[in-house]
Amino acid sequence: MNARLRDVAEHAGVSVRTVSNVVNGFRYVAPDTRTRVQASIDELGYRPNLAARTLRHSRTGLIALVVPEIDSPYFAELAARTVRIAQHRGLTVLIDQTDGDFERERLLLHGKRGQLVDGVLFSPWAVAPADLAARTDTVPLVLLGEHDGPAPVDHVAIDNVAAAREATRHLLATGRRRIAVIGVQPRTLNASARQRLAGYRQELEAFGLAPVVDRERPVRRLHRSDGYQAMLELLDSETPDAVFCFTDQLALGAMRALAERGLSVPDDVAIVGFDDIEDGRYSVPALTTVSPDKDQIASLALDALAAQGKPPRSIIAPHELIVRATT
Amino acid sequence: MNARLRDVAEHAGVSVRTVSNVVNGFRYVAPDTRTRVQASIDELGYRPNLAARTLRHSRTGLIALVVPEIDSPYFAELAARTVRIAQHRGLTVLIDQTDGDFERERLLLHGKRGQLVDGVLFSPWAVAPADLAARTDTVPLVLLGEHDGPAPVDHVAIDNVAAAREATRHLLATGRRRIAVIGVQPRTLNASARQRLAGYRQELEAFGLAPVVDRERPVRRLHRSDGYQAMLELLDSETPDAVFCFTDQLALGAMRALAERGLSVPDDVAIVGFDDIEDGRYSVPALTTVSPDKDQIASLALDALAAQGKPPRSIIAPHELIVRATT
DNA sequence: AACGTGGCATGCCACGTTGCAAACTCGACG
DNA sequence: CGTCGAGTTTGCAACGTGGCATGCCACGTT
Repeated sequence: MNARLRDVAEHAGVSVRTVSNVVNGFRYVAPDTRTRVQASIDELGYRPNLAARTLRHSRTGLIALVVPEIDSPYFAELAARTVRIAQHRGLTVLIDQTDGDFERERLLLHGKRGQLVDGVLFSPWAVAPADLAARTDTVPLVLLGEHDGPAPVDHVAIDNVAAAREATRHLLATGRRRIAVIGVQPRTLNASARQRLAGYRQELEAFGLAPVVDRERPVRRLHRSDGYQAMLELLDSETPDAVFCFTDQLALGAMRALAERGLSVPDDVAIVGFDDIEDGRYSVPALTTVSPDKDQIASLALDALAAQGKPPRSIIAPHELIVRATT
Repeated sequence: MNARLRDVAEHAGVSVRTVSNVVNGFRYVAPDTRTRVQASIDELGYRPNLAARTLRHSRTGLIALVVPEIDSPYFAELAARTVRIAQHRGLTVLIDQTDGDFERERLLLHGKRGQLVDGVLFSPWAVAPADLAARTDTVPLVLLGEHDGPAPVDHVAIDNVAAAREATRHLLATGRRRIAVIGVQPRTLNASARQRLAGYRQELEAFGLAPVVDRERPVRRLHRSDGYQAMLELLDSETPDAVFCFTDQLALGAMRALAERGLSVPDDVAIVGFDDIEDGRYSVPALTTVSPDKDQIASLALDALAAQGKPPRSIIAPHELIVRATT
């Protein structure tokens, strides 16, 4: 067992309270008392017991980051930034991975984490606004990423419709006309995908083009393999001259399919991705993509957690289209 | 404030202890008492206070995973597996990110986490065995990855020397003779890099080739940009016919440099990486690599944490060479 | 009628910490 | 010389939980 305040107190010949005062830097402690107590602390290797502190303060300094999969590059990069910024603010991040499983998401929403965390940053995959509204847990919650419908919680996201329009506009501006998309979600649940699709359609229509159903390819998940598969299917019907992929991972998978079929990017087919993950910067050719400001997202989300109690807000983080070599 | 055992007790008209018995599934609780208490629990939305439980049991169910950067794909994939396996075992993982900073690593080793975690999985970058030996903290610790010198802690790693020899042997077997490496660490600290270099040299010598100093390229970190840079430098002196990169990220950076210089992989230059990250499976061409069994690493490390108290062991996880299209 | 037994419920306490308020010391001031 | 107050130290209680031991009751046995 580790040394407790009491052990230190006995060792230094003072009261428990005085040791506590030293540990917490209380002002009115005589210099030599402080020195003596500190010596005992060092000698006994005393470390404050965080459980006891937490019990006293009902505050843990922990926040949970809930994501479908931490090894998906977008979430990994977001997690890295969240952890870093949280560290600066004296918070520690605990990772919960749902694998996109509805039941696991629901459990976490409804307080599986108990009093363990001071707040939850939640990147939903399967749960719907209705599930959020039914929440009884009182731990502050901030949603990461798009969601629609009126959910009574803060959420931080970029403007997906605008971003998708910019991506599509860029493809149109470079002369492409047969523009496909990869990343439509079969279930209507994923709001980000829906908004990106909406933006794409809006921009096509604004340009005077009618959407072609066959060019809007669904995927099950957002992995490279899904993009690869969808691209192959797309090529089987008609070869588009551009593909707007709803994530960079899908785009990288699609590019591999194109390479295997001997098609050149961007000469035969232009590609735009979404997320600006590190891999896209080093792919050959380098990927044009919509870049959400991940530092801002993490930072704004932590702000929102800290500011809870106020009426829920929708917070828009900045994004930008980064043109590289695939368009 | 959330409901406490006492609130539930009052609401149900029983003692606090009885509620506790219900919550913990104690045998001797009358069925209708149990029902009544459960109803009160549901109505009040009672959740056990983990801090209090922890204080009582001196066990948190948390373990820390300490890595240089969580968004480096290898660590992201390792973290994903660790989190998943830990969940199965009733543990929650908390991520600490050191950015490879010596001071941050030292702090974590010496108990910054206090009594918050039941164990630490530590993937060191900057700290040396001596720092480990000087550790006073009593929280169980398991090192992930190579380290040499006698450190009095468990560690889990693959056989880096053997793996590097296999990679080199494979390149030799495909007829390559001017084999360079990228990933040597300028400081002698990183043991993995040192062992991979040793394996490479051993295999060359066993084949009757003398190592060429100029072909052993150092890097500062293990990012794509480092591999890119190192490859460019390598091309400025002499074009090797193969490069063994100490991580897949370095390899992907190197491949980008080769593409820019108009060199073909694998025709002009063969590439072998190390880590088997997802990106390498979808790069064009797909990357030949040494694949450490990450599930085994995570699983063995958690076993080792659970089994602490016994004399420290070196645990070897399996690996295999996966031949794809870059060789 | 006394006794034993098994089922069930409860009170007390400790886990390690800190807030609160009181108590004590000592020099300065009227 | 008494009083005041700043500086310093302390004891007590409480945060929410669960281990322990004990108490109580109904029922069956001797």
